[in-house]
Amino acid sequence: MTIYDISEKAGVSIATVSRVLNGSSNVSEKTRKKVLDVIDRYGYTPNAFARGLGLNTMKTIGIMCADSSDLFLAKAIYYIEQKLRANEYDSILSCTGYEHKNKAASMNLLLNKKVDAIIMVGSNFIYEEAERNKYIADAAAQVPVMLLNAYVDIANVYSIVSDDFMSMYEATNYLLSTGVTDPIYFYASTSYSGKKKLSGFKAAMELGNLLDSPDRMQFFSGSHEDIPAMTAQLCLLRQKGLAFHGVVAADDTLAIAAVKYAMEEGLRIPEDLSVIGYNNSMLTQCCIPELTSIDNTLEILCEHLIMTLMEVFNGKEMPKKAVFSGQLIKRSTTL
Amino acid sequence: MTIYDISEKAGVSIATVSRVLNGSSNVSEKTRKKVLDVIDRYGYTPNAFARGLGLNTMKTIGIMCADSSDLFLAKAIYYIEQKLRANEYDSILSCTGYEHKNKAASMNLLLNKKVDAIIMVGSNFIYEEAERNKYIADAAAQVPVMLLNAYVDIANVYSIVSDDFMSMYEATNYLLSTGVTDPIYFYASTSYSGKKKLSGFKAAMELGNLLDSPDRMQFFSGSHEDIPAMTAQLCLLRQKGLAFHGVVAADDTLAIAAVKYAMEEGLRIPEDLSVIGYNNSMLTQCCIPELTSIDNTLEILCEHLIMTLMEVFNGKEMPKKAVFSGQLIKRSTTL
DNA sequence: ATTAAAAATGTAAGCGCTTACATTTTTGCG
DNA sequence: CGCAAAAATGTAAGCGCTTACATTTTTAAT
Repeated sequence: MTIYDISEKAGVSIATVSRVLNGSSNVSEKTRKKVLDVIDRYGYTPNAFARGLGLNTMKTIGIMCADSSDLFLAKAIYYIEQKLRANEYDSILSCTGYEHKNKAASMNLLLNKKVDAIIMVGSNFIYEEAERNKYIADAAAQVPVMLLNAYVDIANVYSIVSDDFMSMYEATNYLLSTGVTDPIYFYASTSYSGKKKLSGFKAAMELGNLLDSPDRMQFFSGSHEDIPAMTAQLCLLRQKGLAFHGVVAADDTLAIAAVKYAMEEGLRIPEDLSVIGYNNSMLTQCCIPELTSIDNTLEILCEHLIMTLMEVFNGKEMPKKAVFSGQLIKRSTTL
Repeated sequence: MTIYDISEKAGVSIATVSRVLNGSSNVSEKTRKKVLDVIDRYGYTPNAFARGLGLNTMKTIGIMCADSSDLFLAKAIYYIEQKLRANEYDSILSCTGYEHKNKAASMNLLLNKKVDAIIMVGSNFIYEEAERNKYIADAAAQVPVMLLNAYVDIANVYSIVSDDFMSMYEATNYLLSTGVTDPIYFYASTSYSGKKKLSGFKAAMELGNLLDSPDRMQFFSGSHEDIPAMTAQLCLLRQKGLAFHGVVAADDTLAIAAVKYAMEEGLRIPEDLSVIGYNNSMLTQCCIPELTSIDNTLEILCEHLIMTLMEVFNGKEMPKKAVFSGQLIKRSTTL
């Protein structure tokens, strides 16, 4: 059933059918109804390819992320998909993995599908060395590129970020204010937002002259889901003689590992060990006591991201970067 | 840069260009190279819409799921996306939510985008009443429909399921074999696989004549992530006087709630309370002791699903239903 | 009633590709 | 070398839609 069939049955031209399909105002009420009736009776749906070919868009957005099953990224994707759909856009998903190799290739696949924009979820798409970010610039030359929780200064790329530096700074300060003087920072990512968080921690510690040992910044290099290994690393740290009564974690998963560490070592939380997580995920509810964490208002970020994108589509000039502050959710792993 | 530009610069016809692009064998090595060189130099990528219009496919699969941020569904989507990409297909994601309303509409949106198949992830797309599943039959009339962890007998729909009945039956039997005689079953979904699991539990209990009270089947009706509410429900159950020394949970999240319940009530695990979860997610690592759970070999299911789909595309006759058995992963919440 | 402007409708030319079919070139064998 | 078959290449007709432009119809002011 094509537009020709409909036009014939309705006794009008294909242009007229196309017009009622696209809600053009230049159609008399009478013919509009006539066409709609025919469509109704015979059940026509436009051919998306032909339409795409004519309009040069299929209202589809490419979403890139490292791992769609990561707790945080999955939530982000969920929100983004919702908001896109509300704006009548579909989303093509592409998971690139954490390895730094096939990002450009992934992006090209999306671009070849003629997506109208690309949304990069998470901060591990940005390289230190500017020239390696060329693939982003190349994409941005074709369609708007949106970054969630990452920033890079390239034309036609827009960033929506949470203020990770400030969040971590405040979280650390809060921990210090409860009397902890020797916390460690536990992190697993050195991406854009990873760096911001780390700086936040450092800034707070340096303020109090508390940063005595580089060991206080504990980097975990294992799998993002390997909680036992994370716990083991903390146990080892203690065995090596580093004393700490607080853990500031860059992710709730790492924080849960800290809670387990405490349980294994027989430490009371928060009396003997305070723990602060990040992302305020469901993991905060998984332990006793429940986890203090930082909520980065992800849904708001996503909402703003999509809103910005729609405005860009409308040709409106939009800020290249929007920063949203997070919120410390105090629960029971801190005093 | 279109195929015309390339053909002109290479001094051949557009048909020839198209042929080298599609790897047709009817091209001499010399001209193939010539065309490839030009493409290389000028950087041409085919227009996906025009291609789609000609071939009537864009190698895109629609994925439907209730909530892409659910731990289990997110993993499934991740695997599916991976395997699809390995087969040079892209995936369009559509999250429908758990409400039973706009599934058909969602499906039509995907169909209108001319996806080559639809994959429904999770079992809450199947209705009891056969006539409500008409929207699936309608879709299946157009493209193959794949169901992950659900089954319905409709032409052109293929099911890949884990043997939830047997898994739960064995899990329950195992629990009983450790000496627990009064477990409760804790569940939150009455979908296809939800029912299977419940039957598995019941079967094992009835075998031992242990199913004394309907209260032993505890349905949780709150949000899928509201662990505190789950915990509260168990506490309440105990206050109401129902004794239980084991919890068989239909999902790791519910199992975590049971672990928290034990901690709050001061019960030792597994001595005073045994807990078995389901899905073997990362949550099993989040508590101490670590959670005994059922692994439903999700990656294998997904692999098989995509394999089946590809065979269907190739016109091969495939079984309408493939069942994979799960595996009880014994950890420390059971004796 | 006349007529210019506005509204509705129709015509046809793309959009960039694939592919059946036609034509030309190459191959290999008598 | 001649010729038929095979291989390579070209021509052109779609695929189903949008839309600029042309044409017809309606509206409304004189």
